[in-house]
Amino acid sequence: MDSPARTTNAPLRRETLHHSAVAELRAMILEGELPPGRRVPEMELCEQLGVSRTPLREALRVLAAEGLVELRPHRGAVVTPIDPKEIAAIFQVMEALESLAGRLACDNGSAEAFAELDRLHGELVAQFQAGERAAYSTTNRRIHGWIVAMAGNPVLEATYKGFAAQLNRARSLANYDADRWQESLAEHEAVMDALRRRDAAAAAALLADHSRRTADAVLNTLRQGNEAGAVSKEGNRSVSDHPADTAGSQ
Amino acid sequence: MDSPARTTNAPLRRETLHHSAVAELRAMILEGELPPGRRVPEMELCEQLGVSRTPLREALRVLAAEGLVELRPHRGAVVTPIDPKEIAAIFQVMEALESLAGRLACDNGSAEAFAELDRLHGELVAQFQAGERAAYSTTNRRIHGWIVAMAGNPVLEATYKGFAAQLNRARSLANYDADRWQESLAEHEAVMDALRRRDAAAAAALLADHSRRTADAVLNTLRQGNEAGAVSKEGNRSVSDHPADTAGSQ
DNA sequence: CCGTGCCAGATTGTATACAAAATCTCTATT
DNA sequence: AATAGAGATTTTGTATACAATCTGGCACGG
Repeated sequence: MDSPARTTNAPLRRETLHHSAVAELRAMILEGELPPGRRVPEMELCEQLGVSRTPLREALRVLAAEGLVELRPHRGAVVTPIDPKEIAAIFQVMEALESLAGRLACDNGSAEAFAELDRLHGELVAQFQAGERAAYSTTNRRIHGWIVAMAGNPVLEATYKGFAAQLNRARSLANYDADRWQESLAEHEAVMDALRRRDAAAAAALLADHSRRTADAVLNTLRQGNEAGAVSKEGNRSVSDHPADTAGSQ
Repeated sequence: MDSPARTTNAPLRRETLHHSAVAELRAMILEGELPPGRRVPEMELCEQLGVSRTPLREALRVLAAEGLVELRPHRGAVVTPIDPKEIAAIFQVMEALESLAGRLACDNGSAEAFAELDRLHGELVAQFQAGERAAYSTTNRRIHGWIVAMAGNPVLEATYKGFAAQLNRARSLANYDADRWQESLAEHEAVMDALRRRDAAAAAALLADHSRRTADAVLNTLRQGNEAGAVSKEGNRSVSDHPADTAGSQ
């Protein structure tokens, strides 16, 4: 959206260096150019991005706060590994956020916004029928993002986007199967039906349901195919059996 | 909890400077030592914290990512002003998070955790009867934090803590009245009742309800008493009439 | 043959110096 | 007298230099 082809050495006047460095690095991580678990030496990125260490380090702190990289003192930075346990935890929170978004979207969405949503859904159906997996996936993300935007809550939107980025990173190494694909479309139809009726409660419930099923599908493929460099100390987990009880640890 | 009296010049071996600077600044902002809207010149904080500009700047980026400060390019940093609109938005998200936490706590909470919760609730009741407002408020925060911890979801807990910090900052300049105090205690009783029965659905609903009422109370006092340095361009807003529809802006 | 301690290399953490941008002030002109 | 403009000052943005810490390998001793 904002960095079509920043090769390496364009001065880029309008923004500060660390700001654009954040954008660069975030894109590189989300595109998979910097895979999860990869070490990120400062000097290497400095010449790759054409900036000095100072702005680069500031960018790394920001990304660390976003959860995209981990910073070990005196030991360098690594792209945050995909931890099925953490992904499951994020999905649980996302379920609540999507549900809230669906409810608010019914109450606050403008007529034009609903029309656009309808259009996007039509696109989704067409892409499903054409078997265009990648396009479907993109449209799917746009639809969910659009519903969140319709909710009209900037905090919700920002929080959602942060988690969605993490989940997309996980999805990139876990393509779920065709059965789930069809099921997912059916759930989208149900959600759209509720939204068209402006039925906030139903939309919230259906979106939560859709989110949970998506979570199960992703986590299933995650713990099956561990072919990539994904670090997974203990990969056997469903979203249904929750992360470890930490109640006594505080 | 972790910085009882870091005066200014103790070397502090175990952590890096920017890390401790983050902790320092966060505490200063949350304690109200740095009030909302206040400009934060780098040099001033440098000598106050006894560090150089480099680690301080990195700390500011982290706090900016947390939403506690705002960074205007070439124009310095300010402590994020309390914007009733944003507080309302945060409360909406918090409602969903607290609800989720209540549900998960019922499913995942250990017996010991529930016992501790009972103990905390007893403390709360005692402090209410004794009229100890400040202590009540502290215990109240601990209870909500404890329920979130019982949920056993680290992502939920981290997200919750970030928003709770923002809301506490807003609460610090908005002490709601005695009626609401009593009402709040009654809601706590109801929540505890549901939790004791391990009734996840009821706990979730009651916590959401409690959260919404708290939001209304805080926002009411916020838009009434604008005595402090709080920046409020348009202070008339309830949590019920939602933030502006931004559907067409994407 | 294996374990422990030490040294060299590399990488990160911090400080300082310099450059650029924005704000403020003072003056000159209308 | 009011306003616009230019210069000075202050503050931020970036680069580089130096110090501290960690990693890996090698030698020495058990």
